[in-house]
Amino acid sequence: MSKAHDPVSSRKAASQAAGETRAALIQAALRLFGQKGFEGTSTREIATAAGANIGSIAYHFGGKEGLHTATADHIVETIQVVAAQAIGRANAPAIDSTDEQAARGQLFTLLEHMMGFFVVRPEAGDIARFVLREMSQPSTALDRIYEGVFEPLHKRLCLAWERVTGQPAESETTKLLVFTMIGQVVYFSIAREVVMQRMGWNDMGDREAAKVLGIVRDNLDAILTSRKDGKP
Amino acid sequence: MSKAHDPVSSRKAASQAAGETRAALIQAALRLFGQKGFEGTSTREIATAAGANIGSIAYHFGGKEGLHTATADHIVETIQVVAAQAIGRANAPAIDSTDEQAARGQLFTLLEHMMGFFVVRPEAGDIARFVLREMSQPSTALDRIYEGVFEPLHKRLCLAWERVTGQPAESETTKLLVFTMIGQVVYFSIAREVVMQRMGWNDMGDREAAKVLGIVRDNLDAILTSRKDGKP
DNA sequence: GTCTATAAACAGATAGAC
DNA sequence: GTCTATCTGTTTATAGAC
Repeated sequence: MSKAHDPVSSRKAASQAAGETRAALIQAALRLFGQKGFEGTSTREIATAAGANIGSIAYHFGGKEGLHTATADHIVETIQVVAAQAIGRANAPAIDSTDEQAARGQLFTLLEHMMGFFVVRPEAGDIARFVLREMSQPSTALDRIYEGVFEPLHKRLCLAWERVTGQPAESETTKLLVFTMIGQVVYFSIAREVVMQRMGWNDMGDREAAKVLGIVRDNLDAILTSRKDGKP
Repeated sequence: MSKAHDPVSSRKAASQAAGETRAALIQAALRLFGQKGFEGTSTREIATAAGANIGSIAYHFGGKEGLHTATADHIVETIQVVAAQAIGRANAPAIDSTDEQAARGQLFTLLEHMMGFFVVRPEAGDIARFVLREMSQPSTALDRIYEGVFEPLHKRLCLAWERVTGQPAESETTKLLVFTMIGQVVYFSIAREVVMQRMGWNDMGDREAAKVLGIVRDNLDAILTSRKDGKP
């Protein structure tokens, strides 16, 4: 048995399938880079956490830096998939009701999905921490995430905002308002531990997330209403 | 006077005054820890940036970890001074007008000072980045900052909130609402680079800060109004 | 593809001269 | 108080066995 040069059939039972080690390394890197930072994490640590060896990082990514950018690309892909679903659902009811009412529902749905993503998905916390660290120290990894995730998502939200308030999507005011909405949501992801301590919460599960979402949703409603009536 | 063991009078001209090296080290550590993280920064780097040598870190702080906690303490002291001034000014007009109107002005003033601190003070960006990094990786440094700055400031804001809306300061809703206000402000400090890129700004000076403050202030106004009238 | 051994660079801590 | 030299451990990267 066992052709020596067939990588799949000749693999011994203990070996992982093609790409599995690669994926495990990215997963471990995402978590550790997020928790301890790029320089704060050693390749040995990542390899151990991924159940692989140190050499595999050089083999799959060329080195530590290659693993870093590969992790950034993985984040972009992950969020693009989630965002596409969220936008798809947010757009769904827009076919029936055409105007401001539907657009407001769209904003609420997008907000809800953002909030849900940061709480429910186990990867989300790691992603938020990773991106956050990149922000303090501009890198090529951040550029990829900005172009792949940040800018398109922000533009999408600005567009929905325009449909509610009538204010042009690319106006300074609209762009800043959308940032304040994003800021509210991501803050609970960033300052998770501090918030939990102050609130007396033991963890941040569905119940807590729902409570936060309710508050942010009410805020959005109040801001939209004031922008609609007070300053058309 | 002038005993050989008087550390002040016997100091030669080229030497720095007492505590000057110490202060320079803390200042450099604050910036570098914020930018590159604790593990990402070497003691040699800090010493060079401070115009000192590596040995001085061991002498003044016992080691790298000692410098870390000393930096956290410096942050607590800095913010406590600034916060005391801000609260002092916010309280000033409260003597004349007794009720909700004055309390609302107090909240606005506190918000304005927070925003101003994050933009005007050169240290503020470094402080925000430092604290942010600590948040992702709970440490004793974060505990000091939480107890010395975070909790007292949050409680103070909740109290002001109660005076405007009537909702109890320590209720779940009030505490979360205050977090959403803080989140809006700090987000512009955290995501500074990303915001500037999206806004097409070259830097974040007084003009830009005023624009952001105006938006956040309007948001606060809209939220307070909705909480006052809609849900008493 | 996976894993080990090793090399070259760099980390923080320390002892002691000045 | 300041600065240099040095010790010890750890880092990433690499070459090569399997």
